[in-house]
Amino acid sequence: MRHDSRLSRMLHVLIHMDRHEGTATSETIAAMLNTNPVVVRRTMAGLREKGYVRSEKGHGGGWTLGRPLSEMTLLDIYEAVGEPAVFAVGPACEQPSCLVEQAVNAALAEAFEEAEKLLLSRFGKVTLADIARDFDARMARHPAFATAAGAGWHS
Amino acid sequence: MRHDSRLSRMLHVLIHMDRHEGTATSETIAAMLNTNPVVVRRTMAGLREKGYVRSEKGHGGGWTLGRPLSEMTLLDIYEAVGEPAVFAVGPACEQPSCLVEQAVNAALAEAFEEAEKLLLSRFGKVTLADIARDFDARMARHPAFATAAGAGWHS
DNA sequence: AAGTTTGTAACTTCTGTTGTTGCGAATAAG
DNA sequence: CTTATTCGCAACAACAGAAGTTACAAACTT
Repeated sequence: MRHDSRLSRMLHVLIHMDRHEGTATSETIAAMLNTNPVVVRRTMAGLREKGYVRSEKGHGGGWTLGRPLSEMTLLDIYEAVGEPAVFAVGPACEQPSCLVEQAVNAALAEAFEEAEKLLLSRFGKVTLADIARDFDARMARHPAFATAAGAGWHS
Repeated sequence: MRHDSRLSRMLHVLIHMDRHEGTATSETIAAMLNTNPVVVRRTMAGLREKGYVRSEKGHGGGWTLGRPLSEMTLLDIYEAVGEPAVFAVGPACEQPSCLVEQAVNAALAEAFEEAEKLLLSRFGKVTLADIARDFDARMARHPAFATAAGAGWHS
């Protein structure tokens, strides 16, 4: 099953925005993500509602960060993109009348809830600043990319 | 994103088969799952390869359990249906050249791997006999269903 | 030989993300 | 105030993967 890449994409964008001076247009961001400006606006609308980014229309407009990366966790962004379903596997029926199926669903639900709890709890502990620091470490190990990467927008 | 219900369905079928005397045809099973005999054969083919069920062609043929429920775990069945992707959320690109994206992917991968490890480890500890026991407990609490449920095939 | 049942390929349907087009609204520049 | 830029949003098309369907061959029972 093809997976949802919105969380991943938004993390990517936010860190770039932090390293980039001024505003970034949907077009610029779309080029970086290899996608379409409309998809960028659609996805970032959720982040704007929560105040993680701001948008300005017209000349010189575009997107800016609404708060520092140290004040955004993976969980925040996961929630801002609409809390998409975490699991690609699930029950055949939500409210089965069959008692066997009820027992199966209960066993699966228990396992999935535990895993989801762990995942989201971990998401809550990782800030975007942590990821940006890891990016810095990676750049230090790859000096060839340093100039281009440090300059701002790139894919 | 719509999820994969093969694991859930196979657990459902296997427990019914355990409580059912003799063989069950794909048609009977399909009726119970509200689906199609071909879908049943397709999905159960994986279980047959691992020996969890056997199939016989012709008159009086159909499906039978290949071993007791106490010797099948959720993990076994998960693997037998093809180890479908657990998560519906994931990276936009598997091998990104962008170092920011690499750092994002690494952070997400770490969290997802941990959650998947927990999930599968739990799957490995739950046998189908455990679920069947839970079914028995549910039936004891719902005496109205006891006759129909105990008789064998039902939805 | 006839009837039942699985095995499998090929195709369609369904659902949700992603991609695209088009146009309106807001803002800045000249 | 006119024009260029940029977001906002609705509507629709493309795509991917699971599920459903059709058709027919193969194997087995009686």
